[in-house]
Amino acid sequence: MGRRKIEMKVVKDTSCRQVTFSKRRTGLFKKANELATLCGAEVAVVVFSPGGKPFSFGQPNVESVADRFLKQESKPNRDKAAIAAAVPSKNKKNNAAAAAAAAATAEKLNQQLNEQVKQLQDEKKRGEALDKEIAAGEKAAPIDIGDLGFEDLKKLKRSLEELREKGKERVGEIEASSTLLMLSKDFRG
Amino acid sequence: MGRRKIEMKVVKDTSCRQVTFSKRRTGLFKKANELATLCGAEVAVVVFSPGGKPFSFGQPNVESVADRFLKQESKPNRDKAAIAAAVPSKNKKNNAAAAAAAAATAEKLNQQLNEQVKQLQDEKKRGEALDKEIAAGEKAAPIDIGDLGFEDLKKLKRSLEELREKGKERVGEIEASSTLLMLSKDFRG
DNA sequence: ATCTATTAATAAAG
DNA sequence: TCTTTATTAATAGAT
Repeated sequence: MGRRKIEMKVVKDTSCRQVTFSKRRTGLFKKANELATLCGAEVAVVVFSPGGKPFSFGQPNVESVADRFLKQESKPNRDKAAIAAAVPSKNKKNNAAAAAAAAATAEKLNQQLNEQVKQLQDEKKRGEALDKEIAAGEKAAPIDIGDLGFEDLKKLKRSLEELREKGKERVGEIEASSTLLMLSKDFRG
Repeated sequence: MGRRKIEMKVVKDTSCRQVTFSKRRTGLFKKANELATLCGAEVAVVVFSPGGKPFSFGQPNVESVADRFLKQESKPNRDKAAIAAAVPSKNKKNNAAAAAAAAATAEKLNQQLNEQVKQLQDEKKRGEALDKEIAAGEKAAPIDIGDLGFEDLKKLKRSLEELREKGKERVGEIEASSTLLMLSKDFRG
């Protein structure tokens, strides 16, 4: 959205890159503020410039939002354990109370399964995006260290780090799906 | 930037607000990604919807950026110091031993990089294979447990377990690639 | 830092 | 929720 369309890759010229960083950081924080204002959402944005200088925006503040997010990261395993404990095994004699609990759990499981299926349906798109990044990585990948610039290495490194994270998320989702399905099998089976 | 200019205050209508939240969250993450890509910046964005659901974007990932910010770390300086210590500087008088060691290390790194590049070139194919399996999983994925037969569940469970294993392998490879590239970055940087 | 030609985001509607 | 479209908003390049 300027005089020209620009390629989505690292801006080579240092001066231009700094100008772009400054403009876009401002724009990003403005967008974050608008999202928080219009929707009553909590938002935290942290940016480190290429030079390593920190910038942040937070509504109501970075720390509270970051803490809330970081804390709930360990929650999924707890959920899995809770579900495993709640679902009656085929080998147990179920009394009336257990049956009631099972019915309630089935409903929860169903809802969660629906969510998991949605996430799975997003996998293909995400996978395609991943492939594009991989293709980009291949293109940038040098065979000889001697031919490699520092920027090239940083770029490749960043794309691999991103791949790693995406891959982890992906495995996490698949594991969650498997777990839920195994549980549902126990419940019905 | 729509059919009308909107006031910058909380959108009253719940339905509209949710739509706005969804669109602008997407836009915010896109902007964050562009900033990271164009400028080589590290970026983390965390958003909690009005309903309390968490969404996040991170380059390279939310946790590292958040931790770095919360600790006010200065990673680049640390890296530079470590690199400066490890790599023979032009300004230093390099003795023969140091030069030989550097050459040997360069050769090892070069070999490793070559292997990693090969593996990367295999990623795309493997990704496509995974996507196909995921697509198959989507097709088989049930929405309502009540509508599912036991055989269907077993089948789905098997395909998900298979996916999980494949996914784990993939993450392992990606992690190995990242590690080696980080090493190569340190060596040259 | 300011300007403006263009592109990009998105509000409203379907 | 997805798509389309009219409009506003962001910004790339220039000054």
